[in-house]
Amino acid sequence: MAADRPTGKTLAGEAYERIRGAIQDGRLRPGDRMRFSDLQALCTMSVTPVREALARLTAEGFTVLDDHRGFSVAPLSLSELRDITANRKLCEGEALRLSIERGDGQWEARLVAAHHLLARVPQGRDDMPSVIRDDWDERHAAFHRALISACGSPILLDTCLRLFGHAGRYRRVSVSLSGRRRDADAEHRQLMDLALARDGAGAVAALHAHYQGTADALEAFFDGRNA
Amino acid sequence: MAADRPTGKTLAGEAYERIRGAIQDGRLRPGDRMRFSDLQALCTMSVTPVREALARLTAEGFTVLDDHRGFSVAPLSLSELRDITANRKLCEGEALRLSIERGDGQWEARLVAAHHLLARVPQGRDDMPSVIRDDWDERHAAFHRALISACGSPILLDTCLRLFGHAGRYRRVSVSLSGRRRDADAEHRQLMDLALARDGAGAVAALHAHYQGTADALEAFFDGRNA
DNA sequence: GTGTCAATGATTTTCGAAAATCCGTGCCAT
DNA sequence: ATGGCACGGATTTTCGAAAATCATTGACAC
Repeated sequence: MAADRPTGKTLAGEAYERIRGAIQDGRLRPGDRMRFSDLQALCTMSVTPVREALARLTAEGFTVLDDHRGFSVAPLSLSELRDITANRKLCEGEALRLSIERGDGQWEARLVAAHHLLARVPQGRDDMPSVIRDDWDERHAAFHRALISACGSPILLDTCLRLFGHAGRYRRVSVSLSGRRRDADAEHRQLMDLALARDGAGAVAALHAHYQGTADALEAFFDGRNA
Repeated sequence: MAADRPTGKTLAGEAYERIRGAIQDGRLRPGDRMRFSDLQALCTMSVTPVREALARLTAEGFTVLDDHRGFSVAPLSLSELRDITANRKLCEGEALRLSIERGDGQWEARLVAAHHLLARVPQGRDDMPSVIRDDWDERHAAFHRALISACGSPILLDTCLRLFGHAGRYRRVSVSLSGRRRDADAEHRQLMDLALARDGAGAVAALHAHYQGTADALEAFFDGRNA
């Protein structure tokens, strides 16, 4: 499918995507130390591009670097989960407000299309094949991206996407805890409806509730795990 | 002053700081292409650590990467200036509000100390030696950092610092336009007073005005330049 | 005169090995 | 017994050169 060397793209870029993928889907777990020998085996390339990929990932907060002790996957913590949630409320909330204020017909079309695709995939459960679950993750991200895509601020958009990616690491940890997100579908539909109705305040409130709900579920999961 | 090799630190880290410094103080100008040969001369090291530094800078938006065409300094534009300003209002405003809500006596002390140091340096002008101007820049950054340092959100703090760094590139371009920022000192004092008085709403409003004022001045400068 | 294509030069990108650094282990002195 | 210290192994970090890629120039056909 992908040619051996999709010309115009660099090896370091591929290493970045591959390692980030491994982190986000849990193949590399939080706190794990990342040896270059393993990473070279995973990426099938020399150390230089891998190092460049890790530098980028570190700048984005997915990995941490101890000088002369190498890289490791950024650890997860309750305090960071709370921090991410608070920042998502702030940034994605504002981005959604702006999108509703500024979005045109094209934006509405993108939103409806993304929701349609999301609704057609069964809700994520632990017993579903990972291929389908990955598909749901991708469409889920696309839906949230569509929601805020008309905000008109590239910087804000970038911040939101970064936060979404970080939140995804927590989401994935608790994916084995099924049933807890029973109403995600309904919440997504409600978000779309409020956005299309141009109800900015209502949509932002719903988004806050959506994020707080997922955060609470995750927090309960973590508490149960530590006890 | 700095030892030849401050052990415990990596060469790539030094390259990062050096190149970032060159970008922020204008030695490398927006849009400039960055050849590795030049950068190696500037940093006195091989290509590998320089490349890692550029990868980090690219992830933070200070440089851009065209695949197989190398790195260049991220260009400046009015639209990005407006975008940065809007995001600073949102993020630093919230961070300031939180700091005022949560800050303790230690925070107040840091704030007063930072303002004292800032006020003791003469206002930036085009005829001042660059050493002093650099000093003012550093203390200016320290003051704004102190303002929001008690917000309790590492992620928000990181976002704010990144935005501040980007805004600094625009600030520096217009530093030759002296006299325009005549009331920066007064505004800083007002910010501190409002923060110490725990007037959250007032302080956030003052911060917004502060940023909008600098943005307007810069925009006028850019307009005059293009005409 | 214009457009296409191949060779050339400059530059980035990647490799594989050398140098530097850190952690753990075992020995020795107190 | 305990604390300090040097040594060995594993790993990161850096180097210098080779391979790959892109822009430019010039020639040639139409």
